[in-house]
Amino acid sequence: MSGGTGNGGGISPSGPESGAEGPIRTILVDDHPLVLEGVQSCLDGLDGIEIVGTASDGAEAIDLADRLMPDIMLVDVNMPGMNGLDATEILRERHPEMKFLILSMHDSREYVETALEYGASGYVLKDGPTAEIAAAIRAVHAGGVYFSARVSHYLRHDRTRSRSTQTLTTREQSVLLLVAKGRSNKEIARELDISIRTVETHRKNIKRKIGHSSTAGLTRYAIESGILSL
Amino acid sequence: MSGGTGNGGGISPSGPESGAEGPIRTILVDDHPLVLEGVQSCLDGLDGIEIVGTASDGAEAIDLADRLMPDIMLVDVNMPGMNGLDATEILRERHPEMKFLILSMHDSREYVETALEYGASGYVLKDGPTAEIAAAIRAVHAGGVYFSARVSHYLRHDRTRSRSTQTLTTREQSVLLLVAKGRSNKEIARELDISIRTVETHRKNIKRKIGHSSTAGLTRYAIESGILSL
DNA sequence: CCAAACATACCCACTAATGGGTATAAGACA
DNA sequence: TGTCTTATACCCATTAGTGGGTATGTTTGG
Repeated sequence: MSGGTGNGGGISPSGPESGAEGPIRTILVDDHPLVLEGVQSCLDGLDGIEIVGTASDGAEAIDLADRLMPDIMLVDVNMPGMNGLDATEILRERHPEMKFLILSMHDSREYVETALEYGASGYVLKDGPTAEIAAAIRAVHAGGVYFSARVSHYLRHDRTRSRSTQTLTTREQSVLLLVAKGRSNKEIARELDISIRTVETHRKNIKRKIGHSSTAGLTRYAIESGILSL
Repeated sequence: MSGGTGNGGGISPSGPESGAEGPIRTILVDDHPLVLEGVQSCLDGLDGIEIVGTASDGAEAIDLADRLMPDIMLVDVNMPGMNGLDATEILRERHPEMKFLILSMHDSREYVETALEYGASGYVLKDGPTAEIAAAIRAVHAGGVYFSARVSHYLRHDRTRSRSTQTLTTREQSVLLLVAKGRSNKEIARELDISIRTVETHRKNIKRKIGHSSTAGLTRYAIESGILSL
């Protein structure tokens, strides 16, 4: 997948090269050290892109972005503590000129749509070619949007659609993922640092939205919707 | 997590340093270019470990390993085409001196146990500190085993369990299908005209054979093995 | 005949999960 | 201000499921 502007891969309107005086200052946010290493390795030495910092959760990302004022934040979604989307939303309000690119392994509609709703200008899958990340950074920096090919078809829908009752919230998706992984409510509560009663309530809310309450049904839904990959 | 021998992190019995004449020749197998980059970046320049090749699926891994005869294969599990475990099993039979280390984002018991059954000598989680990978490679090369802390507690089970007990009987498959469809044990008993106690016993037997007892795990297995199609 | 596999079924003790609700706090928006 | 959404948390009653076992009957193959 060659990726890049107009090449079937990403969606990225060609626009004027804006702010091309210096490198694109980029902050990486991911709780997986391997991914941080991988991205840094890919972007090292590339003309025009400079990694100015890395963070491993949302709160750290916010601190760093406030201080360093990057052009682009390359943000993972699921992280312990504050997740990437919440951090995106907060930073987007504080710094409207800052651009946010989601780097995720999740290719489901829900993840993509939620990212859009939180103000991301792009969504790149982790399992794509490494060159795609640079292309996405450049496209978003140039004022465009960038979506990996495998998720770009989700964009046929009206992008201003409000969160429908069928869309699981970020938290609900987190709970659903752990359910589908076989965790008990008790374990989920411990992992997310909430009460087991809260887990049960999230399950009820999930049931209301997708119609399944059995663990088998939830598991199937998680797989079907891409929240969990086999 | 400093990782390494006996440091609470991994489990790795100290043994004699075997074959220490040259670097530990390692092949990386992962369909995520970012992960390959990240691992290579971590291991580059490290004394004693040499990456001699990379592959992005099981078949490619087998070709490469047959040609290059590495000491260690660092293998992801879920990949398109032939998965990492099947490749591990095949290579382990062909080259008994070769060691296999699973690099995975999955921290569930099922994944760890299955990896053991396929002959892996270690299991490292992708979200751990990058230094852990080198530690794991060294431990396994030295004749030991290495498991990331978060999965090491799964090792209480008998590791010599053979895969031949894995085949489900017809009845067990019937029960499994209905479990995966979301039926309660009571409903399954009614549908199959048996006692609920019998259903429970079948579930126990299924658990013994495939290692899952949670409904989510059973559901996933049913989908993976084709008993239920989405 | 004996052993193994399979299907069936039971006991016990305990934990887990579901369905019916209720409630509060915070944030966003009209 | 009022409403909606989200996240959190609780109560109650009940059913469901798990892990430790034990056992019997039937069939098949050596």
